[in-house]
Amino acid sequence: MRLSRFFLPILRDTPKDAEIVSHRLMLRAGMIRQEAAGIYAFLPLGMRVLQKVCKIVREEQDRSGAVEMLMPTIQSADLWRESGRYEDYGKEMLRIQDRHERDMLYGPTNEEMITEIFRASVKSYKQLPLNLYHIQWKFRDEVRPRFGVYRSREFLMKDAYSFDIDAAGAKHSYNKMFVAYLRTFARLGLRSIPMQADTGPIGGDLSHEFIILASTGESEVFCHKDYLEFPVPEADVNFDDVGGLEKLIEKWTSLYAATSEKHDAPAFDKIPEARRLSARGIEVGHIFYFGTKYSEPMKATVTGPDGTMKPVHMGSYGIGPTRLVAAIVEACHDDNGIVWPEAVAPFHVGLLNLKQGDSGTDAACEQLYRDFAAKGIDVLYDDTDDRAGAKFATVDLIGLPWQVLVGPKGLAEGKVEVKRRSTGEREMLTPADALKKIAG
RNA sequence: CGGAGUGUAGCGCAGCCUGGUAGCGCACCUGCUUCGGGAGCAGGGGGUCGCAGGUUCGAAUCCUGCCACUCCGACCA
Repeated sequence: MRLSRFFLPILRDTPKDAEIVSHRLMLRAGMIRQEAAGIYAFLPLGMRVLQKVCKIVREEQDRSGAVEMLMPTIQSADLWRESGRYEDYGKEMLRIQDRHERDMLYGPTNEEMITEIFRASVKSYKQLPLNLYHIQWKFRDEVRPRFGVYRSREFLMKDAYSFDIDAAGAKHSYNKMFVAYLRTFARLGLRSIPMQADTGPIGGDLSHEFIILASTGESEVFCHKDYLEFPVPEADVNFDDVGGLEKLIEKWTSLYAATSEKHDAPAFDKIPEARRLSARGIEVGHIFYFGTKYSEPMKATVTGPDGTMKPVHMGSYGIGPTRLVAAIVEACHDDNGIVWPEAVAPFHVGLLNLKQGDSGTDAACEQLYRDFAAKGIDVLYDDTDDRAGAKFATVDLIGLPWQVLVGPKGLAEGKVEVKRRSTGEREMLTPADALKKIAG
């Protein structure tokens, strides 16, 4: 992509409403624009990151055996009257009426709808287990949206819903998602730590929040340092191995880990002091087993092996991709801007023509641009008339993992400069070597 | 929903108290000079001053109402 033909509205000044670093940087980098309180447009740079996040989320959901679908944003109020939540949900639910004055709502979540879809078609235990997921926009009319897309009213959400014949099956479904989440966040370049979470009125201990560590995170977290070194399950993990998965989850839940709300100071103090980690974190995922809370009132039953009808055991599993983009920025930035993990970077490399209009640099850039494209590398080619300094500042701000700086100075010796955004490391290489280093 | 604020050019702000031709910096356009870490000079474009009433010869400025947005708290992926 040539920057001259892209849409990258960089802001030099920080908008005053942006309080936290991810909000500031996302606005400055031209990733998002606020359209109303808690409602944001994703501009091209932001959309690229969002799509990469979704792609990884999707791949790991698929790997675990979940099946993608898409439910609508607008739902009928009748569905929510069945579960009793239409009255309970409160003002966070955006209620609307269509032209026939039928009560509708913009979905804040989808348990009711997925249960309706399930019960319409699934009648036998033989069709279980089943895990259906979708990635869709949701709306929760928060009293006070803030922090940009980190806590917005409209947000993208991956929701998976599992269906099993009994609690034991549901536990295995839960474990699958647990592993999928560990892998998802690791692939996004983040270290996530599963922490015991509140299960609300349902009770039980089957709920975990996945927290990533970031110095600017909003909640205080306490855990055993060993979590930072636990190996993340490999891509070839066998999701059908019930016992194997159970052991994995046991290990990942064996040590102390809690957010401040659930913090148990005496338990934390039992950890050897050198292994205690007290830090700040951001919640990026939440998994939950809720049994028959919806299947009973909504009559989502299947026939079991013994011929009797049983309500299915369900769980739901959320990841907020839009929040995740902000969380990644919180975790990955420095004074000059964003430092994208390679897996989600909007472009892999920024190619800077330091003297646009100079025949030598123009030709070298055009050649490199073609060479990167031929290797399938996403490159943003800054072919604008801006001065070198402005280009440096911009490419640092938008955080592309690699920078290739092409100027007359280097070219005089047949070299271009390759800079790694994350470390600041630079080296002078021939264009061919630069290509090899970055594209492999 | 309680408390506190702010609305003036794309962004950041001054002007308002004490009414009198709407300003500054950045960004944008033109030209010249520059050109490896957000250039300099000169010229230029862009505003129903959040909206609606009211007071006044005259309102960005004073009064009333409304709307939007932000911050603190409670709530939350």
